[in-house]
Amino acid sequence: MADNKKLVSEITSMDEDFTQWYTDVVIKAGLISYSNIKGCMVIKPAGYAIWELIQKHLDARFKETGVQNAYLPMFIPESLLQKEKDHVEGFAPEVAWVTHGGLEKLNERFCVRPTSETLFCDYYKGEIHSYKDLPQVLNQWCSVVRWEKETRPFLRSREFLWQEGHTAHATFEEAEERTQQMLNVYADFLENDMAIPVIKGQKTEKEKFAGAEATYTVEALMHDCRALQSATSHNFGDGFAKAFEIQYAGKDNKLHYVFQTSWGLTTRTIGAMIMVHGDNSGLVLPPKIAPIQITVIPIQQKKEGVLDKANEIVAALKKADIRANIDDTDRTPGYKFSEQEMRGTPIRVEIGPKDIEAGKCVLVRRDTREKIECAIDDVVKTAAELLDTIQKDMFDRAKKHLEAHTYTARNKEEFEENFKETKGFVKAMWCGCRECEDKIKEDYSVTSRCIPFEQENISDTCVICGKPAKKMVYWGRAY
RNA sequence: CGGGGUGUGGCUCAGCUUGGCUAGAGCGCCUGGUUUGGGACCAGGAGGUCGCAGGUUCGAAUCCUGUCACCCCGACCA
Repeated sequence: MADNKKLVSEITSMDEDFTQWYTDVVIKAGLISYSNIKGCMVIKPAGYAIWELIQKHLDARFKETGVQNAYLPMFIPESLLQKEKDHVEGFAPEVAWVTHGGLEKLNERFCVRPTSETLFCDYYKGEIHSYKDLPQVLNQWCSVVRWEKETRPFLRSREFLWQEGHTAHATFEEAEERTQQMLNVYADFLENDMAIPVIKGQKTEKEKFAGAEATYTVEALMHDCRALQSATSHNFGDGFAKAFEIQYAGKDNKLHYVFQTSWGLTTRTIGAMIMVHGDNSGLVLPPKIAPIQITVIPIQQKKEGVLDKANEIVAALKKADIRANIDDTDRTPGYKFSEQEMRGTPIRVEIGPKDIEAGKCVLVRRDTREKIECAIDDVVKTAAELLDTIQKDMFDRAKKHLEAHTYTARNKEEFEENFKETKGFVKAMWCGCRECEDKIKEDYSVTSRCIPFEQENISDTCVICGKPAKKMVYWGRAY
């Protein structure tokens, strides 16, 4: 951050209290409002517009890989949830139950979906009969409910928005391919659109999804050096198919179980974006995800011609498919600057009588606060290029931060030292046993984030027990 | 679910210890005017059954009992 000076007193400095900073930004940027139900928030227009752009970009990528959207019910009968043992054990403690319909008590209670594996399984069971019915590649955009005890806007709410993809395939290999394919879609989206660099890898047995055979994840590092799981993709093997009896007749005229996957990304990503890019003046939005990319702020707007010129610039920007608006409210310019910065709008254009006389205007980058003078005639071209530059610079800065806070531990001493002295990801060798993983959590309150696909051989032995190492693991403190 | 804390105009809070006149402040909001290149200023105005329910008392925002909600720190989670 070129200039981390705090310009707005209503936002707590992130160095002082990162948690409070986050809450202040979420509120002051107008993304949400608290509701009367703990853990359920009103996503305001500024916040929802971000989600709509996330949906737009992600959905386009999904469709390119053959995904179709569908919608399944929000209620799951208890008997259906019970069918897969690991799955129900994983989710039962945090589901909300519907026990009454109107004044009548229901014979069987329904839970509000915490995730829809069971519903998709039930649907696929009726839909899949032959190898010709495969693969099934569906996705739904919806909200789910998990009755969390401790809640925070976007990061952990009781109801949250997400997409959940659910697929069924003829072979394990095909399912595995889809699982990895979707993980790559997420990584591509997060890095190129959200400007959030991620580590791709596999979850350990301890951390994997309830009912999954393998869970893949993309892990990001926040500004306060805590990790955030940003999307996951699961390969279920034929476990769910066996529990739900989803079988098809193959070309060999025999019955086979299907192989399934699921994959999801939630509104939590908005929280990640805030904590990766934000600064002490508020939100900093990557241009591709910014609902408003440019705000034009007229100076001395009551002077003849100022508003006209400002509106002309907005119209020209819009014509070039740039999401632009004007702030012609009756506020002082200083107020508008702060407002635009809190909301994270990537560029603002300042235009006043002096500029108009000289045929110029001033472009100010949100991410660096750099001011660029520009001829009014060139504003569209300059702004369009600048948006690309900002998008790229934001990713590069986040990447540098990730690299600067990724450490290597060759033995127990270095591992301890890293979690005492520094914060971030620590790469270390692991024997693969649950005991060492549990001990690390107990002693250092960090968890395994993932077993990265890009393995390195740091040493030959596990940093905890000293036995031969199987894998290199990223460790960190997670949200 | 364990530990700590808070409920008073839209927001942040003061008042409560030691009960007493008409419950205050700052910000925000509305009106009018002057302003406008980093959160402007002046004048006027609206807005509160003090979380809820009981109790004590001549009298309760204040004391007592109960209850609900929210926040923070842990354990759990996208």
